[in-house]
Amino acid sequence: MTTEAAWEPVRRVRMHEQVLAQIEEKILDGTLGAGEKLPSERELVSALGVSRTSVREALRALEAMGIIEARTGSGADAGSVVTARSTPALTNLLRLHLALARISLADLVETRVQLERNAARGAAESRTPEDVARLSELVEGMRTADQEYAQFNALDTEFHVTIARISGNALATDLMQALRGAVESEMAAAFARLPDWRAVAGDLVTEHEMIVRAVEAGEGDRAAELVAGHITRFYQDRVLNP
Amino acid sequence: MTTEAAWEPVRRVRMHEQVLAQIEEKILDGTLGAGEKLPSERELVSALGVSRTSVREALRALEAMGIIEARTGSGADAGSVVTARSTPALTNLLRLHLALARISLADLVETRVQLERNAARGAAESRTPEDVARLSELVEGMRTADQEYAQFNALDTEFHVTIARISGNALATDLMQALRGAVESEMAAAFARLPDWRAVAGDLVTEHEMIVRAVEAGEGDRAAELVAGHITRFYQDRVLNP
DNA sequence: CGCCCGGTGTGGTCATACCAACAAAGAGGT
DNA sequence: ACCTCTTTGTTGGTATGACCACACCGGGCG
Repeated sequence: MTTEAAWEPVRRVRMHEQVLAQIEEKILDGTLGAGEKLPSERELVSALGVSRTSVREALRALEAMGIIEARTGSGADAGSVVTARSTPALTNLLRLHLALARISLADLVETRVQLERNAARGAAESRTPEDVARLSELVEGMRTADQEYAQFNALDTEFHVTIARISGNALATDLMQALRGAVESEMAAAFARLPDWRAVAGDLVTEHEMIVRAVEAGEGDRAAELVAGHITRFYQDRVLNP
Repeated sequence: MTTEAAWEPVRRVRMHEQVLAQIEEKILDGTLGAGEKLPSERELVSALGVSRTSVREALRALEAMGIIEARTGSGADAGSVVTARSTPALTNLLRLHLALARISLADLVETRVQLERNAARGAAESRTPEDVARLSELVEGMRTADQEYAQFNALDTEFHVTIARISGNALATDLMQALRGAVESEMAAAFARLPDWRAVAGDLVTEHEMIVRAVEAGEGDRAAELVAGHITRFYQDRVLNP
């Protein structure tokens, strides 16, 4: 008996996959960093010996993942540029994944609670006076944001994302933001069903204030519980059993 | 002063983006579900009034997100098929995102711990005897997997993913799996640096056994702490300060 | 009956041409 | 000398047509 594994089925490797793999490798090993520009499509064509079709399909895949951005024209910032803004792409992917994998809203909310609970705890530990001021400012903005729901929601999102950022975990911040964005439309629909969303918003503002105070006081466990309750309660009362 | 917002800059909407948007919408509203086949590229061309180039670039974007799979040939299962297997794509996206956003391994491990802690707690609550048997089976496999690291790692991954699955949260399961996959190469490198990885693997197996026992006993908090320590310790001792 | 072998439809690739956007170089007038 | 307009070249975006590799499917031949 040898240590060899069983036969591995050969898969047809398409041209654009190889192009994609080469670019991804240059990103992973640091050759290509955020903000840098990759060669023009026509240059890649001659450098890789494939058609522009294949090059473009690879670039399209990268763009769908939020890895690059394409800008037309000539000059310094034209061409395909590597970007670090993959959060929107992550959001979009999650949104589709939720629909296809038939993941329940309950699972998503539970996951969000897990992440936000830890973010609140971390924020309470490492917050600075400036952080607290920023949070208070956002809450104040929410209190006076009586124009429309979109405005309120934008501030609400920034509040929670800011807490995650304060906690210092960049990945958790991005995931939180993506999960939030993936159910943004559902949340908007839930708000639209409310007879008076302003009253509910008032309650949320009060809860936000309590969270800010707990973070300010450095009471991590309390902040975590407040955030968890804040999210769970809204979901239970307004979305699941409206 | 009106309630109108400021002018919104118009962006050039490319053809393939519109194609992509239409397909995504059909997925989001349930018209297109997992396993279903979309029209052939040439049909889409005549249905949408665009060139095959644009159709293909949209499909390529969907494929990069793991939403569809393309199979050549004719017959029933040929063509572009909607799939629910977006976890590999999520893994790949996260891997690139980590490199570009310069997210530290510490942040990733911390996030993993958060998710796994909750998964262990949930698993201890809702485990069945079959679940426990499955976990024990995996641990036993790890004990006898002395051939090579890849084999051990595959079982290790399945162990943790199984715990998440037992907890019942499909999204957390997928995220855990993706995060794990995103750092698989780093972990393999860490193992390769060990003078005797089999000894370390033995410790890991012992820890796994303790986790299984806690899950079996329904001791959620204890299972959570064990998993957290299990992951953090390995990372601290073997990766950060090897 | 069973095997082979084109027909047909699918995605994959290529080459070419042209369009749209944009910047920098150049031509022209003041 | 300065400003303005035009030209030119480079970039990504789209369209078209052709051809290839693949896989099923059915007819025809042994």
